[in-house]
Amino acid sequence: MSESAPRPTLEAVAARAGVSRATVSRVVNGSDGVREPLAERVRRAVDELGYVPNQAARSLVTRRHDAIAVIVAEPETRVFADPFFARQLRGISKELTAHDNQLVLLLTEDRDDHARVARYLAGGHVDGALVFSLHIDDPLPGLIQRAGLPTVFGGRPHWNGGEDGVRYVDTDNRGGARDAVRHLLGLGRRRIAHITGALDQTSAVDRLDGFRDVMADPDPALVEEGDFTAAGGERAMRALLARRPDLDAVFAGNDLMAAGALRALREHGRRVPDDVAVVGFDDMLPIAEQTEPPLTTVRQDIEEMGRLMARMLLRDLDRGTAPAETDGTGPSGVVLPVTLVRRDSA
Amino acid sequence: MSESAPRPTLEAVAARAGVSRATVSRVVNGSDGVREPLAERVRRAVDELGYVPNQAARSLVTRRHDAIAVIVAEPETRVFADPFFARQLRGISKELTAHDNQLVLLLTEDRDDHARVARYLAGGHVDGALVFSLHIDDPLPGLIQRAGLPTVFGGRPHWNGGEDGVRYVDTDNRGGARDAVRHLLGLGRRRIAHITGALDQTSAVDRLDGFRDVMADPDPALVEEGDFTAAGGERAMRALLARRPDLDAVFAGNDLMAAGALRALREHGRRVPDDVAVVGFDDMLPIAEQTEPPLTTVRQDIEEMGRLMARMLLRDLDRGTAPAETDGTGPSGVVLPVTLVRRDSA
DNA sequence: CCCGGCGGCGAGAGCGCTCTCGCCGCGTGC
DNA sequence: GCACGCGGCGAGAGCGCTCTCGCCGCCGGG
Repeated sequence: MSESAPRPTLEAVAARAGVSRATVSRVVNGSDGVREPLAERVRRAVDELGYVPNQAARSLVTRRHDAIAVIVAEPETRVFADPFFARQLRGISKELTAHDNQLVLLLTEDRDDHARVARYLAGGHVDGALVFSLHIDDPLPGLIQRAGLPTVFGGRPHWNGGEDGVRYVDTDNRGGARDAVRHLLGLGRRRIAHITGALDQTSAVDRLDGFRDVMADPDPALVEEGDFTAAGGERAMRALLARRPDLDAVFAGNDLMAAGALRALREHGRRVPDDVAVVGFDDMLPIAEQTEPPLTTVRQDIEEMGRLMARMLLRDLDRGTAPAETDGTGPSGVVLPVTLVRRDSA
Repeated sequence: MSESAPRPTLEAVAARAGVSRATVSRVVNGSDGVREPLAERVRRAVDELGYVPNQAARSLVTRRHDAIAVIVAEPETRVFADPFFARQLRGISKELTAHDNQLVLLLTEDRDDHARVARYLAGGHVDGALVFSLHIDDPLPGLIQRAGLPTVFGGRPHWNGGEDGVRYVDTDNRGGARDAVRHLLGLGRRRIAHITGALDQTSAVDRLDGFRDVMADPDPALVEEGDFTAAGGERAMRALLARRPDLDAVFAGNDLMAAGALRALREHGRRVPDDVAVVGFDDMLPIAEQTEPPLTTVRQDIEEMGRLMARMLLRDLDRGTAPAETDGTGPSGVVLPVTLVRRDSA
């Protein structure tokens, strides 16, 4: 049992079908130029023997692996605290398997891992990379760029301005923030506060920018930096209430912080949404539905984001041309739309 | 740039160091039998050229891939609704990278995917598999067994009784349930209800068994089947309240259902923990901390579970012997301990 | 009827590595 | 001092595949 029969080779199939290896190869790889009766004989031999091509041998000559790396830089545990990651992976996985590509997952935690990842990528095991790098000081993007691998980023990378043609897929963080704040204005709120995410991440910065777009010249006392965690949101909310007890709405940079803010508000006897309206961001389930009251928030389609990243990368690979250049056929970055989901908190 | 220099081969390193390919191979693979001055010369040549072995060529002859597949069967979206999956992956990833193995992720959703997975595994791209299969009717375990690949399951598989030597890592669901119920008894509660998980999953069955262990002969009216979701927990709680308005405690099969139960209890004006004490299972963060009140629950070390699965598989691979047999060096299955985390709900 | 062209197929080289085998040079024992 | 043994290293085969090249047979045109 453990000593299973040796896997059949191309040679074996060729022998059984009475043809040459080359012909079997042609049939297996679906190239034309094999006449029907012969092709059929080969196909029969293939299933009779249960032949499956040896990918290692194939890669050795084609220099393709039909595998892409998904690299998740995770200096903090944030990524794992929420289900984002899983959803994105799911989207990526769907798209990759639809194109017969494998997904090699690389999770990095500290600087040591970076070297390992760089080595792996340089080792030419994969045809491309999908990278989630959150923080501004992350050396990973640079390392990957140097490895010369076609790459698509999840979320707009920080140094986007510097290099051109960096491929990425992002959420419309700024537009979503504008929607959220406009919604609050529409409810008649005027003293609207904002709890930002960790400002070393572009998503947090973009959401803050969106807030500012609508609020024009917001009172600085109405902006407090959080860190994307519930505890951080709670702390920020308390600080805001201390400074501006008369605030009547708050736009939190994500749902986790909104949940924290909700607790602080409850603690201070503020009713939501009557006294203070709250809007979150992400529509992170089940959190957003489980808060008291359920959260009005900005929904992003995480799975679609993953799918799009994969699609973008595969297209670059197919084109086989300089991936680091925009060639007019597609934008360097794609920004996905968001939608406001109204629940009870605002 | 896109046309990067061709990667140096063993041959090139050998030429530069003035030795044969075989010698370079020996040095690179750390086998002894190369004297120091020579070995040093080879090492220098390796870094000067930036040589990285071609894994495809190596696999072709060694028949090892130093890669294992992680297969997540996910007929429903449950796995993605909670952060379990990510944590397990993290544990697996850590252990694998520590042993220079790659992680190939296969997400399956429907039956079509099964064929694809089976084909992939049969294709001999990986040395082993780690499988998360939740449901009782899942054909995946059978397919994998047939592929003859060394495999370790996450969670006790259903047909464990049938086949012997199936390797798995599980949480002490039954013991944890006992701890939870005993805790409630210790608080003086007597009319303790249980909301089960989906009973086609061993974890749900085991937790129910633990509940029964302690409650001896529980009133059937105090047991209601849920489905591991918050909505299901809410529904189940309502049913329980309708049947037994006098219940004074509830042990929910997981934290999500506990959160749902909390809502139903609030809706019915029951105070927690004063009127009804609630205990969950999993210690799923941030949910368990964010409920009102924060949840007393049974914590399992998810990351450790992943790590252990990987370790078990790698050991089986190293031994290189019949993976499907217990050989006395280790148990076929390992069950991880749990701990009760006291918060405010009980 | 003959020749050129073209399409279908086979032969063979070679991808980059590992590993066996055998050679050579040194040290040791008698 | 000579034979023998052993350890260090090189030569070469071969893993399973792809792909180029050239051969051969068939068809059409002159």
